[in-house]
Amino acid sequence: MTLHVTNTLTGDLEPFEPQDPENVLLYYCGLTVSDPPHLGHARSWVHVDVMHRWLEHLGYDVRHVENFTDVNEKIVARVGEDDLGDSESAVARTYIDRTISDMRSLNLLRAEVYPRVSEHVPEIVDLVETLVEKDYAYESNGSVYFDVTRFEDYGKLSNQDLDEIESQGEPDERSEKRHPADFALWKAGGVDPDAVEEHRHEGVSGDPPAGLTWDSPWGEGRPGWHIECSAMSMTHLGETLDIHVGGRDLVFPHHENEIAQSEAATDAQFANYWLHCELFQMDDEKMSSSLGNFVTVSEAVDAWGTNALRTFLTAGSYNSKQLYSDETISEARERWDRLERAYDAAVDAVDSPDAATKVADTSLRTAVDDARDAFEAAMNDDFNTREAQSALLEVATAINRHLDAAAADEHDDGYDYVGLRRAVETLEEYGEILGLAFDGQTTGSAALAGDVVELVLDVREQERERGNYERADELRDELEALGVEVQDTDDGASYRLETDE
RNA sequence: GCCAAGGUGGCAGAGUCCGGCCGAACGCAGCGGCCUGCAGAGCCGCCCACCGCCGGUUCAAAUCCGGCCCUUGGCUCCA
Repeated sequence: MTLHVTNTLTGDLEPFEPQDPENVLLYYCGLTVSDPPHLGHARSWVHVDVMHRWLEHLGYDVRHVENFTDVNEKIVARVGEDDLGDSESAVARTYIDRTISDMRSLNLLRAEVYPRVSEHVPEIVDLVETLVEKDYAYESNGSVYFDVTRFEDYGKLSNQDLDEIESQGEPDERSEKRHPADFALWKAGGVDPDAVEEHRHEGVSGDPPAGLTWDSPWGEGRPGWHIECSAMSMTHLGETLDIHVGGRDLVFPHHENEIAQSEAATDAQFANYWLHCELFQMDDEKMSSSLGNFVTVSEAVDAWGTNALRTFLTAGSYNSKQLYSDETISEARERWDRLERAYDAAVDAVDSPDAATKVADTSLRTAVDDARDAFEAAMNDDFNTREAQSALLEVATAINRHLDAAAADEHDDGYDYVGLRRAVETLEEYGEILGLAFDGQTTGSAALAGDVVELVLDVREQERERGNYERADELRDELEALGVEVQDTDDGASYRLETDE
């Protein structure tokens, strides 16, 4: 059973074979740091993170590069706003810091490098020069454009026909271009003040700042939008990537242009596998920075906790659209809660004196083995995280069943130590692939503030013994209000803290 | 207009590449039962889908082919 992935370039599900059988070169088209990251970004990050984890699980060394676009008129448009910073690079810096801290809160594996455009201008200039030398690009009024008609395969990713493509870029560029579809590799001068003005938020006054510029063989200017990814990925990962991941909304023109400029420059395939993350759907429109209908990552983490949020973000395949709504997110939380409760119960049972190595529950053990197989198969099938989740939930069901049967005292020989251990390990091991952490302090006895809760539960237990249920229920409600979920069982009350993290 | 993806139960969402095991997974919601002082959690059982529409291929189609309708994304910044 080998990993298969859907390649946008071919439209097919293909067996995954990296160039080097031991290494995977993974590039993720990162974000433009002009707004706080939102859940849509988080969805892509988490899916890329799961890919990264799964590839490592399969034994590959993953060289994962993820860029920050820190040169952009939208960033310039934020200068002076609130306390974001007083220059393009300061604003970018603020948002990069914020982004990295959001990434941490989502339990993402670190990429090997997070390159920035501003630090790769020499590489960009080199690349543009190469394209000019090879006659794939031409200079016009100090700007340089890529000549799409020179690149035979133009449109191969997005299936575009040159004649159908409308003009790209800002209006004033258009007269400088030979073909409407030609795109800027290098833009003369500073940021276009109109473009900056267009992106400024209401209430921000003053003259638009200048933004950064760099020297080049064509004079002072700024890099075009698409060239950065080519330059950065080639700098850090070489001419041919194994996997290039990005949002579906970037297929055209961004990724198409990346292919054109990269392959024209190197005569080598730019990326062997193009994977595209689908977008969030909210009430008939996508979630995006430009539409302003987004939930920021930090709000979401605060509201739902990392585990529930990751359960939500992996509740669909990376390449299918996902509905964002209060219902869908709380359903995900239910799933996570179910997993966690089963995990906690299994851990408690394994640690209890009633667990015995001589007890063997075959149905528990086969259910766990089946779930393991199902998880592996799901992940190998184009990173099908939803199926993977359901495999984990099958483990939860198997645990609960076994616990129930054992408690039913029909055969009072106790818990299947080996089977439960296996179940616990499975949840930990595969949960980790999805970035779900069961090691929280939410379990019974040893929990944070646990002693106090235990004390209250002791008091409550005494009230119950006296038949004073009203008071007992009050205590339970009060604990509930504090985020402590109480569960009465045959062995006394247990609890879990509802706040994740 | 052009390109791309998709339309599966009350919701959500797998399955469609390799047709039969799919009268359709997992979860949520709903119903009944067990357990419980009650509640929650859990367990057992059940209800709800002829898989957008029409036609075709086949012994057999949610899965293949053709047409149509609709939705979403892209063609302007965007994960």
